[in-house]
Amino acid sequence: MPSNPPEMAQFLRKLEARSSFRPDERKAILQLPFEPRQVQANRDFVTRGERVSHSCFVLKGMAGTFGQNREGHRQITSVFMSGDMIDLQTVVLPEAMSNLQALTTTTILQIPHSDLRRVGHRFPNIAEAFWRECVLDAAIVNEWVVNVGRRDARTRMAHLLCEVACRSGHATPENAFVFPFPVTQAQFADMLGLTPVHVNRTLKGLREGNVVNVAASSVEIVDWDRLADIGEFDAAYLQLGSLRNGKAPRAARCAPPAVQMAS
Amino acid sequence: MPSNPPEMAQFLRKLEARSSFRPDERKAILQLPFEPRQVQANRDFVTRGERVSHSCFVLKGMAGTFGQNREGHRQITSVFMSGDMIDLQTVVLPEAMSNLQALTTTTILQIPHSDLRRVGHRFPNIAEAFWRECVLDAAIVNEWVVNVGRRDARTRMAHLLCEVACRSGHATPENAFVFPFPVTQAQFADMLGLTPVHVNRTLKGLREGNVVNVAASSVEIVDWDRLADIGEFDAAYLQLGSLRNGKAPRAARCAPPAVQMAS
DNA sequence: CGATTGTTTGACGGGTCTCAAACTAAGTGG
DNA sequence: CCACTTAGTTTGAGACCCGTCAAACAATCG
Repeated sequence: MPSNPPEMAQFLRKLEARSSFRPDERKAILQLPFEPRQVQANRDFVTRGERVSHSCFVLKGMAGTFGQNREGHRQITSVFMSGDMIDLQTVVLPEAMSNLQALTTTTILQIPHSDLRRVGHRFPNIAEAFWRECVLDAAIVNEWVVNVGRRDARTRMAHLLCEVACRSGHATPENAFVFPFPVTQAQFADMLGLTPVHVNRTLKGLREGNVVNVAASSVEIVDWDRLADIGEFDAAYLQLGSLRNGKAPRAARCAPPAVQMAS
Repeated sequence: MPSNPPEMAQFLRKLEARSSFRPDERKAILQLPFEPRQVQANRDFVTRGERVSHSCFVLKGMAGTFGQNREGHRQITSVFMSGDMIDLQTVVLPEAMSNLQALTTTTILQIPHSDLRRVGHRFPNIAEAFWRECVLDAAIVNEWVVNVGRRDARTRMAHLLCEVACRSGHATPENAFVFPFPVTQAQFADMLGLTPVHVNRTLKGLREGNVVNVAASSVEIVDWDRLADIGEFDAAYLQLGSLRNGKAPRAARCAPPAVQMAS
């Protein structure tokens, strides 16, 4: 089991967006061991009910959790992209509560629960950061319930695109930008609780309105302000760095938070 | 701030359904201070974005979190009943991520974050139990996404009724039973992402099928097996031990759907 | 007993699904 | 380099589930 810093640095950076650590805590995180693993697109790598002994960090690619109804129709309940920890919650609840699937060819790093527990016990502040990370993921799922429950297809789609743009860290103050989003329309439909056919039509509508261009593997935002307006998007629930500490503006005109990926 | 054991015993019992404690840990939980508070039906008692300094435990009644779209249509994203801790997550993320509302007249106990943190730091095992509780709540929200995203009104409603029956601890091995569910059809609609009118019609369908009778303040399950079948309900995600009220919740009637890979 | 809130029912319209087929892009083997 | 295959996208026509609007009915309460 190789223990190379550079990969865990990405994990640390993610955590530090919402938590702060002392030097020794940082070091402990950077020294976490991991096992890289490649998963092909559309392949499940964790099954519901399975007992897992490690958590998965997305190094590259995209993955998601999903449930399905009796007819086998899927509903993706959360997506994770490069830099996200997928199932930190299995540290305290090792039974997987839903299936995990790679949406595209994905490289994940498996970090043993035993090691996560160890640093958590040694540094309560780190355990708290882990807990916080789970809470933040839950906030996103909460928003998804509102999205599929109370917004029509167009609004719903715009909202999700805004979320992904912000989370991927590619949203910029400029009005137009491009970011990778390598999912098929069928997968997109499963995130939105729609059929692929209707996703296609709705995408067409947004494209013809010169709002956004969703291609096979990337999204071109043509008019961010309109997209955020259509999607009724308020990034507060993402708790991204820039608007932390109090005064989250209520009707925050959905400006994309300038996420500074110190790269 | 009174510090009387009997109320916290309910909290402890809830935690012990999924975590186990040493005697001194139990004692620390039982001695948590709290401030009782009564909230009228349909009253918000926490607003999104607000910074809170305590977590809310439901002693009696029913409460929920909700979001809303631009037109003001609500989507309830989770419900909490007697014995549930509503927002334990604010311990690590004090900014409320969604509004909290009492669905009926509700008595809550406010437990200061400072005290929750204190016992969490002193007993890492308790902190872990808190974390686990948040994870379990998140699992329920996950299931709600599937529910509103991929199930039709009838199925969706049956599923939610099953969930509430199990969580409230009133589900029994018998086929028929009654449990309190004091919500209006409009509130029920907001949980399901439907309109009140359609909720009414769907309830009628279930009633005429001799499956379940939903009255103003309670639900009479006529045929649990059919209800669970209609709702495609599998209680696994609730992670209820067999410890709840001394009675095992009804075993899942539907086998988890077969997972099929995209072929 | 009137006022208010919640439930029930009907008629109608629309957003989304289903089914089906054509089209495009990408990969595979000859 | 070309048939062939396969996965994904696009478009159309029709059906249906659910939403909207409206009004009557029932229950609760001061």
